[in-house]
Amino acid sequence: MQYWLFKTEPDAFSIDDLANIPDGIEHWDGIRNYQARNYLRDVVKLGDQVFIYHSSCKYVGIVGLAEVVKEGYVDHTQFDPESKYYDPKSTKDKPKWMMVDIHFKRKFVKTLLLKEIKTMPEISEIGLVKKGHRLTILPVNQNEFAWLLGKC
DNA sequence: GCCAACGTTGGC
DNA sequence: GCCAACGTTGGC
Repeated sequence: MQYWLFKTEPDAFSIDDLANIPDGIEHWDGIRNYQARNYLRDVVKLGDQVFIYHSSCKYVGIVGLAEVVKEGYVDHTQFDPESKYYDPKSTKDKPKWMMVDIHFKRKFVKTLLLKEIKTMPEISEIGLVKKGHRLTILPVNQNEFAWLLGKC
């Protein structure tokens, strides 16, 4: 079992959007970064727990919890010229980009703000607060996960 | 909107 | 393979 943090811009897709899907399952498409892709392809497994994180918004932080219900498979939006995630260099023989499906578990009563997370000495080494943490999919270790969940 | 910190691209 | 230019991310 592994733990992750998936970033999303709530203006585009928020925790509420995820919660409002009837079966609560959504494919996490549009990841166009090789390191994040490698995680999705090789490391993210069924049952892994995922913090949902809102970025580029008023209340930046962790907003809820989801679970991986389908492991890495081909992200179809890379072949769709109409999609903003279209990648003309990708072919169906050799798809470049992957995605996983996640299932909504719960939304936290209160957003665990980045500002607050930065003040927690217990998890000062978390990837999220390190310099240059631009990955949209970040691994979270078990201690960090348990600690943060305990704050929600 | 600004800007730091990356990641990607492409000419050589 | 190097590296400058460019594009993107994301907090503020």
